[in-house]
Amino acid sequence: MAEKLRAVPCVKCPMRRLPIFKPNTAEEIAFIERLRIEQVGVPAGASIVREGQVKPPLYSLFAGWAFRYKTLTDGRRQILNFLLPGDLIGFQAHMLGDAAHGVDALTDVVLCHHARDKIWTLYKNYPELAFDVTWLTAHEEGVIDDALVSVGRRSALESVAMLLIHLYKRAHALGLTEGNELDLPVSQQHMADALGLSLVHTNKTLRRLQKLGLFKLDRQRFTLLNRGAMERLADYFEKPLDARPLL
Amino acid sequence: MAEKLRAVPCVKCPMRRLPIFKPNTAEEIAFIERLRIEQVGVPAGASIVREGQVKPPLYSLFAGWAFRYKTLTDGRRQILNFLLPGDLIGFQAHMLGDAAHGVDALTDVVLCHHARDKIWTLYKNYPELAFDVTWLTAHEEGVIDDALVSVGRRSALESVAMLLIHLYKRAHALGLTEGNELDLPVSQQHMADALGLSLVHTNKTLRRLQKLGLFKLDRQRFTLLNRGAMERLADYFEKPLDARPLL
DNA sequence: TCCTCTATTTGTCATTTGACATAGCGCGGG
DNA sequence: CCCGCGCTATGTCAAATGACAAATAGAGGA
Repeated sequence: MAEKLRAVPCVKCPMRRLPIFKPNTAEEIAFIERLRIEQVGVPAGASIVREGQVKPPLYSLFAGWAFRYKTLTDGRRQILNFLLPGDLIGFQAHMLGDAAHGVDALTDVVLCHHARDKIWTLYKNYPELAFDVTWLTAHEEGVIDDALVSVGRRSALESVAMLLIHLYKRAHALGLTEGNELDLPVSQQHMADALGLSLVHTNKTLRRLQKLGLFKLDRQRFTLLNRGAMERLADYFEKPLDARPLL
Repeated sequence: MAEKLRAVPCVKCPMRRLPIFKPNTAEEIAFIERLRIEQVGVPAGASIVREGQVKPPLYSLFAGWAFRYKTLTDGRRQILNFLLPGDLIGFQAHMLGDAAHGVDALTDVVLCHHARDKIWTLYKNYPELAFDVTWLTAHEEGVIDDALVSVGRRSALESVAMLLIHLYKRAHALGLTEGNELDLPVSQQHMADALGLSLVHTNKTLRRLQKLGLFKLDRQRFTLLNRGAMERLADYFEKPLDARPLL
């Protein structure tokens, strides 16, 4: 299910050119290059890390979309968050032992597979990078905090608006938008599972928002029509994202 | 609102004797001692960190209970999680700039106030401790993941069971239980805000669970009566907690 | 092209949860 | 000792959301 690829050298990593990512020194980049074992491709829909997998590999997402989730034994699924290029996969599990959550690919995906046993070297010899790892972990926690507020305290209408504006902003920072449009590889079932709603109610809520003229969503093509109204409805006003580290 | 205290030396920290905490070398403990500026007391109900506070102080919780929360502009509040002794406060904010969430004391609380500007020294000279900070951040993220599953996909009955068994286990690991009893300084309003439920519905759900004989809760005194049933209802079976780092 | 499969859409009805009103209870202050 | 206040408890009704059923619409394969 996973396919080895010819890897792009880290120095030439196109993501590093995006202003959203913090620059690294040449030496740091050289270390990151050594940290990486290989690049692998995973097709849309496939599993990247399974729930409960022991000592899962360490990845960072190079291209494509994925999501983290947990399921209850009777099958109910909660999507914890969506992963976009630059996000780490499996670090939480690396720290704690095994994977408390699963990760699936939403689109075809390219991963940088990192050497678990070099992480300790990273902490010992590259404190700046160690700091970056903590930063990313803390940042991820902040994203989930927001998700928890949505699921717990926002109405369905507000949650859906929140999710869409949030994904739009993240994708925009990565240069994945064209004008106010975006390819959103997220089905209504995924949105429902991320928001703790039923599929049907999610659908009806999406239609209601579109009837209000806030956005258009047709065959995974998302067009943001009234950003201000979206932000007000979601009660979500974020300062422009800070530059974030990239491993 | 915050009162300076005569500090307990870290080497004599009573928490370090608990098996739940990972031992540290003498040198590490000495550094942690230097990291700490002072111990401060905060009374029950007071604010420890305000939402949006810029560069909030760095604390670890030495004694008492607290909680993290976010509010929407119209006042709806979501409690993100509860904090018990050994938990860090304000690290996420330290990494990201300012506090995305507030922290309030549930009981009278004692905090170790750490020097923000020595964190970098920690990363540079004590990679093991840096690793520990990341571990704690990742662990916290895992706790919130679980909360998100509750709020999103569990029924009110299941969520309440989950919250109570979860707090019971954490308190137990810290030696805060007596037999199967525990002082639970959490009002029904707090539970409601943690679970995304209304106060009234939380109350009714609590009564229902008690009628089922799962536990007793009277004036903040919680007695666990049927642990197996609680775990099954909550669909929550956790391996005994791993030893965790202590700063 | 037709067929099949999956995702989306819509309607109807059931259930869960929330809102409001009100009462009881226990604790601390005068 | 009484009073006031915050937390808990309970009943009734309303609103939000879920469950089920069924139709439609695209997407990809034979």
